[in-house]
Amino acid sequence: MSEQNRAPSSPTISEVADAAGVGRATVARTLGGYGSVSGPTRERVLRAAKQLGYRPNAIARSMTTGETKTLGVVLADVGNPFFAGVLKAFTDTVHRHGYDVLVLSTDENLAKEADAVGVLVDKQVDGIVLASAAGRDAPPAHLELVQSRGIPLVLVDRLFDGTDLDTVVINNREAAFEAVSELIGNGHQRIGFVWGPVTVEPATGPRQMEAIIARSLSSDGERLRGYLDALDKAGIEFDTSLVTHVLKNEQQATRAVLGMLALVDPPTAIFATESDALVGTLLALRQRGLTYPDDVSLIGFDDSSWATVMSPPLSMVAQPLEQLGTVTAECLLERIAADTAPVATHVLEATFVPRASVAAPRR
Amino acid sequence: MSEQNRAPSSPTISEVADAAGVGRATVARTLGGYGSVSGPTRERVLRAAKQLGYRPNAIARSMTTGETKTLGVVLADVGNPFFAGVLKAFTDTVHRHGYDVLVLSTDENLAKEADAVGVLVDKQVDGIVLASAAGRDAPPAHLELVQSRGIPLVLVDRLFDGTDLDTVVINNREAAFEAVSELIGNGHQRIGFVWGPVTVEPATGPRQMEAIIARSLSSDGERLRGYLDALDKAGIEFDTSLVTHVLKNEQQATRAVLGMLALVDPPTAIFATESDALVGTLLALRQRGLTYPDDVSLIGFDDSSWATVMSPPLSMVAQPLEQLGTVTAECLLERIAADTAPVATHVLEATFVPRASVAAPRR
DNA sequence: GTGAAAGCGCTAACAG
DNA sequence: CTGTTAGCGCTTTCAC
Repeated sequence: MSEQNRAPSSPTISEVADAAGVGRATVARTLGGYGSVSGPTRERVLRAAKQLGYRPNAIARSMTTGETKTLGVVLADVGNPFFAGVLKAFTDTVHRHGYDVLVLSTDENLAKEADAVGVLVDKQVDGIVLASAAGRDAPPAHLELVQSRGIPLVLVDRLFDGTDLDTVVINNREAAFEAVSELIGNGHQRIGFVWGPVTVEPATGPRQMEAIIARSLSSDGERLRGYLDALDKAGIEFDTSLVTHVLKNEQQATRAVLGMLALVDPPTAIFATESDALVGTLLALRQRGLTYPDDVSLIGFDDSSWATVMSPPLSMVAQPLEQLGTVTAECLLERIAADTAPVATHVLEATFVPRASVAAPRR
Repeated sequence: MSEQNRAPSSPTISEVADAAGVGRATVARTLGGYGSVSGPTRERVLRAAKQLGYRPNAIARSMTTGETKTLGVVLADVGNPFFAGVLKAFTDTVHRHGYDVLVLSTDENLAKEADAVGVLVDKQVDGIVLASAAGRDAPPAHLELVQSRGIPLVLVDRLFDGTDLDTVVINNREAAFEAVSELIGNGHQRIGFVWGPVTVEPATGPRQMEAIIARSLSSDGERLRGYLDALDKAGIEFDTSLVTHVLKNEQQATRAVLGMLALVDPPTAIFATESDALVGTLLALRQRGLTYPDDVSLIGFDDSSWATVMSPPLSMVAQPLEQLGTVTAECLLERIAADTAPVATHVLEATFVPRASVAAPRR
């Protein structure tokens, strides 16, 4: 009541020192819990600090220590369940080690990504996690900025060819292979692949496909490779018209699938490599009055609880979101603690979750 | 090649000044784009800066300016699609104004929330957004910490009674009223409410219910009020056994719904107030071999694309996630720019999306 | 065991 | 128009 118009600024270490009748250094020692301070002095300092509601200014501390206890995460979109899930596990893990995280979204835009990395460098973060929007054969220039500043960096979800960076990914190729093989094992020969790497000039054969893959996100490319592997192993001929290369949103997926379904020899099964692709595919089926698995068998990527309540439940490839987050965190923390470990690529395992969206083709 | 062992440290403003043969201040002026600098000098500074790859140290800048250009967001769980969606819109908006965001999760734990807020205060963020885990009648102590430091604060999704804080919420009560009325309008009298406020002693009547609501999250309480309103308006008697008060996860929702379904007079319709509650409900129906809307009508909360591809598609209450994020951002930015606007509570509108999960009750 | 003092990199006020 | 100077709040030698 008598404190009206209290200055909205925090007490500094000097004020605490004055209040306790000691020097700044003594306060720092007491509160920092290092060096040695006599019992009574200690008491007085503690009391004065509590009294004033003292809280150390982390910015000032960073200024002298050179560490911010802040990590940066750069990803496509926090709103995407995949990234949101990875981020959750990541933040939880690093938080236990005293770090907080600055999250920046790029919307898969390389310029925004460069900006984001720049901001993190400027803000002196102690480490950076990046899910880059750049093609696997084109590690972007901002990586060098980070390295030249000696900031620990871990790549997640998407790797680069020919660079020497800590990376955490999943076995996309094998996972896709398994899923598509499941379809083939059920007798399917015409299998649609929804969401290959985005490109304006679709390949006419597996050979050109490799060129496209080299330029694309590693996650996209690897899933496509797995698809190609499975086809190849079964001796099924590759057909470009069964692979979409459109912009990644539901509407585009729906359009693309509608296109496939209109082919003279339409797919009897579809492998959707991401959540939105799957939704777009389901929408296309509905639009055509088709059901799964009767008319078309379905396997999706990125399992989530709704796949479970669909009727019939959807067979899915499940990515270990939580593990991706924790392994990335551990990898980065280790690199921060001691830059000694050899650079490594951690490949986590996706798991195929069979449910009821796959059956033998109609005819 | 000759740069092996390059020092992993950033050039400072002094180094640029030396390289350009001018004083530090001139460099600051040139790069900061304030004050005035002569053409040629400007040139030299710019060249030197680019040459050395100079980047201003944001920590040092914050030290003198007192602003960090960083905002803090404290919410239950980044992995939750609701919060992830709000966060995305929020970060996008503030980013356009030069701010980055530190994201902390509380898992609905008040102690973690206090920690999180403390960290943000210590890190000198320029503003804070909080979706508090505290009951609406019990604004937590850390709010005062924030205010005593003069840090702009905006509450989101959950409000407090009797405090004077900027707040952004949706019209939960009206939205729930509308949804439940829809059910009643279709002839339902026994309507289950999945996920009321968590409590160990369920109310035996509407009166005690009010006491429970006063202690709970405002979002939970308001939705329950809307349900009660609708029942009341239709003259339907309240039945405690149709309202769950369990921990918020799928399994608990399933168990609770299974319990309701086993009543002598089971519900013919269910209103699920959150995404996981809905999934849990669907799982319970399946377990009992029941279908919707034939056996039980369904309305969920938090619309998302999968509700669209369910068969039949689910009727849902859609929250304006994006708007929640942007309005929260604008509100906070305004408060930061000028602390003049009167404190306000922004109530955004949820919209009922009718699809095909509601029908008349069986008998 | 304790205080004084230097310095982190930057901005801003003040001379020149 | 430009250089010098004084801090921001903290940690960290270094004497006492």
